Amino acid sequence: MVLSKSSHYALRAALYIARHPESGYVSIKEITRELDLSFHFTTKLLQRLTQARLLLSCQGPKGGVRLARPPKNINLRQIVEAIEGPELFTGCLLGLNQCSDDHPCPVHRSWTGVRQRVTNLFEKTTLAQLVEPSHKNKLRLTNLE
Amino acid sequence: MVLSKSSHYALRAALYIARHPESGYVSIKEITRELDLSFHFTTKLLQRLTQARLLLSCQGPKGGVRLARPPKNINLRQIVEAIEGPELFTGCLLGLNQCSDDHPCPVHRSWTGVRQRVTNLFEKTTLAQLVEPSHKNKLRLTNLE
DNA sequence: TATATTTAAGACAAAGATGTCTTAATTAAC
DNA sequence: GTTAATTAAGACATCTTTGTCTTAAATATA
Ligand code: FES
Ligand code: FES
Repeated sequence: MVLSKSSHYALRAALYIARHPESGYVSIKEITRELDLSFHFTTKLLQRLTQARLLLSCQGPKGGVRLARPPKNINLRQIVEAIEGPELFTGCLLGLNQCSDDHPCPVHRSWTGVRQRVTNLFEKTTLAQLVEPSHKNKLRLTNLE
Repeated sequence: MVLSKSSHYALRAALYIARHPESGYVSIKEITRELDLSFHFTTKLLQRLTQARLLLSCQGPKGGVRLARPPKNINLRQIVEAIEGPELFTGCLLGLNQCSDDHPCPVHRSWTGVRQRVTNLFEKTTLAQLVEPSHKNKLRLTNLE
C-alpha cells in the first residue's frame, strides 16, 4: 500500500475542490456526496489540510472549504505529508528506524534512487496540472460501477 | 507507507536466511533473536513464504527454514506479494477500485510510469544481489542504537 | 521408543486505522 | 436577534494489523 486510505480520500477531495472556482467555498457535504466518502471522516481529514494551511475553511451557510492558494502552488507531497507524514519520502524500505548513507541497509542504494523519482512525482505534480482541461479525459475520481 | 510492517519483517528475515549456507536450515528462533523480531509473529510470516514456495521448512531439532531455491531466483516482489498481495504493483494511487488506461484517474499516467520503476526495482533485485560480498558495507538489518 | 526441539496453527489481546454519532462553535440570511 | 447551515471537536464503534500465548504436529537424537 503506497498511500493510506486517508491519503486517498484527501487527495480525491483536494482534486474535487481544485475543480471549483477559486473564489468560492465548497461544502464538505457536496464533496463527500459526489465522491462517495464518509462525511465525518473526510471532514477531519480536510481539517488537517486546513491546519496545514493548504485549505481555508468557513463555517455557516455558504461555508465550506477552498484552496488556500492557487492550485499551481499546491503539490501532492504537501497533501500526503499533511495526512500521513513524511515517511514515504524519507523512510527505509525495510522499515529500519533510520535511512542514511552512513548506515545503509542492503536495499538503500536502489531504493533511494527510486524513492527520489516517487518524491519528484509528488512534488512536481500540482493540483493545477491535474485539473487542467487537457486532462478532461482523466476526470475520474470515483470507483467504477 | 510503501510496505507494511509485515513486509519489512519478511524481507529482513529473508535476507538473514539468504546469508546462510544454502544447504542448512536456519531456526526462526535465531532469526528473530538476531533481528529483534517477535518470534510467533515472524513464524507466521515465514509460513506464508513457505506456502508461497519461497522457503522450505522442517520441524524438529536442526529444523528451521531455508530458501527453496538459489537466492538469485528469488526477488523482492515475490516476497512482498506473498505477504501483502499485488496492490503495490497494480493499484491506483488514489485508491480507486480499478487502475486501467481505459478509465484513468487524473494521476494515472504519471503514476504508472513511476510505479513501473518501483516494480522493476522489486523484480530485478534478488536476494543473491543483496547478500553478495560487494555489499558487505550494507549488512545492516536491524535498527540503530 | 522417549525426549527434546522445532515449526504449524489457532485463540486471543493490543494497537492503530477507519468510520459513525453527538454536541459545540461559527456565520450567513432573514 | 433568530434561525438554519456548516465546520470543529470529541466520544465511541468497528475493522485491520500487529503482537502474544497455548497447544498440536513433526522430527532428530539418544
Ligand atoms: S537504510 Fe534502508 S533504504 Fe535507506
Ligand atoms: S487509475 Fe489511478 S493510477 Fe491508474
